[in-house]
Amino acid sequence: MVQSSKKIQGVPEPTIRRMPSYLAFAEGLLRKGQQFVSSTQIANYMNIDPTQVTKDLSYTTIVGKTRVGYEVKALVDVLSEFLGFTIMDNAFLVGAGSLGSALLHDSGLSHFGLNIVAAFDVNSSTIGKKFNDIEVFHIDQFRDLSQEMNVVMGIITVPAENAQTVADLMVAWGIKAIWNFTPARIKVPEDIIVQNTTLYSNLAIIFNKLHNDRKEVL
Amino acid sequence: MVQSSKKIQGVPEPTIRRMPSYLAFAEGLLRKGQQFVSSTQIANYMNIDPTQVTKDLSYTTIVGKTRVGYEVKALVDVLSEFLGFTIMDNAFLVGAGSLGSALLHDSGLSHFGLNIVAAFDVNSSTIGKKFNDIEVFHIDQFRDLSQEMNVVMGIITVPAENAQTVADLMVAWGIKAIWNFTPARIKVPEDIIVQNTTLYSNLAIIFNKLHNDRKEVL
DNA sequence: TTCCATTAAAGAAAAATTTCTCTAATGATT
DNA sequence: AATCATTAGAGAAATTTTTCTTTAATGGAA
Repeated sequence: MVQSSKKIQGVPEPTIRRMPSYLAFAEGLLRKGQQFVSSTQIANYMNIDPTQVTKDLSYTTIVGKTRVGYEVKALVDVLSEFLGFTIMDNAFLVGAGSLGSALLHDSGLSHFGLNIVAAFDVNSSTIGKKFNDIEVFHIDQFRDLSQEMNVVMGIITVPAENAQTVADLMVAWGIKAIWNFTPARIKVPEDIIVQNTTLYSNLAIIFNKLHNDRKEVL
Repeated sequence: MVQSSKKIQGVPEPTIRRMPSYLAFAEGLLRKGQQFVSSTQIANYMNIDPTQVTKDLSYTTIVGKTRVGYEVKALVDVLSEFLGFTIMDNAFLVGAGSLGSALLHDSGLSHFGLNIVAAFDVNSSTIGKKFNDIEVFHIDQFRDLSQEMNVVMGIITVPAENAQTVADLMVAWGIKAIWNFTPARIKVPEDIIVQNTTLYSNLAIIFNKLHNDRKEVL
């Protein structure tokens, strides 16, 4: 079988997943005024192996000093830059329902390099409303607005059964990356980046552990 | 180094992550009236290897029929059950800010076995409000309400720097599992289940691919 | 009925990721 | 100044996860 999204020997995804936590930790230390942080200290905080930390950080440009560690300020800068949180990308969100409007409210996203410029829906009761200064338009206006604004990312927060339709629409109007919050798996051309984020998967993982513990206590 | 959360030879996490998508697919087929589905068909939908599907499903009780596949209805039932979506668990949410209130609005969660019974915050402007019929209390009332209600899960949606404080509080009042939406890593006793869900990690993965593509076009 | 194509399932092989081991460097202590 | 303890970093080993291979079963076509 042909692999659909071949990794071009990039940074391992688990590494990228850990980095925002390194960043959060470093930001905390910066606030506290700590100047240096060792890989051991970061590892303790993360509950992982110290060598994992140095390996992860070796993908960035930062270098640590023996017996001292990494400079906290530099770590914050390097990680923010590396994770793409310093570049602003414009995004459209489709599906201004419960989860969608939630994301619109989350001004945190704008601190991490994501600028949602408009939202779309088919539900007439939400169209015309504004969440956090982001207006909700009818999906039919998607085409016109795509051309006006420089939008690279599409966020899908519609019901799972409509995910593919929305994805097709996004691809048709030139979107480069899709952040899919539905459990549905969408089909798109090879060059489109897709990130599936299913909150319910995380829930399933918790339940699995929780309900297992109930059965076999050991 | 001692592994903090030793897996007791359970189901691989990547498997559990894929299952909600299998479920969504099966539910779609059920709506369309399809009776059987082959591992090949599921694999096509998921863009993964068919043997991955059979291996994943082998962790459940379902067995497929040669040359026919899995019964769709049974698949839906078995997966819902397996993922813990049929058992209702009560949860508290702490931090009714942008992301927190978003989750409160997401009635989807209740369809997946999670019942958020109350929310807490320190911000007086949100206290007393109701989102989706869930009331926001002052964090000081956490103790009293924990005892009244049978709450097994705590959801943390406060700013990263307050995550540990909230986690300590949850542990103190008998919560079994914590769903942590902050990039901060919290320290809890061994027997407490922690699931970290950092939206910004997913964002970082997209940016990584997106910005890399901009540089090295190949 | 007989054969064929398709399928689930089990086990082996490969790939990816994490952990372990070792080395060199250097700030702190004596 | 000399020694020691701690650290980053590189590479090897182990583990985990995915993919490949093989086998057995069986519904449908000839």
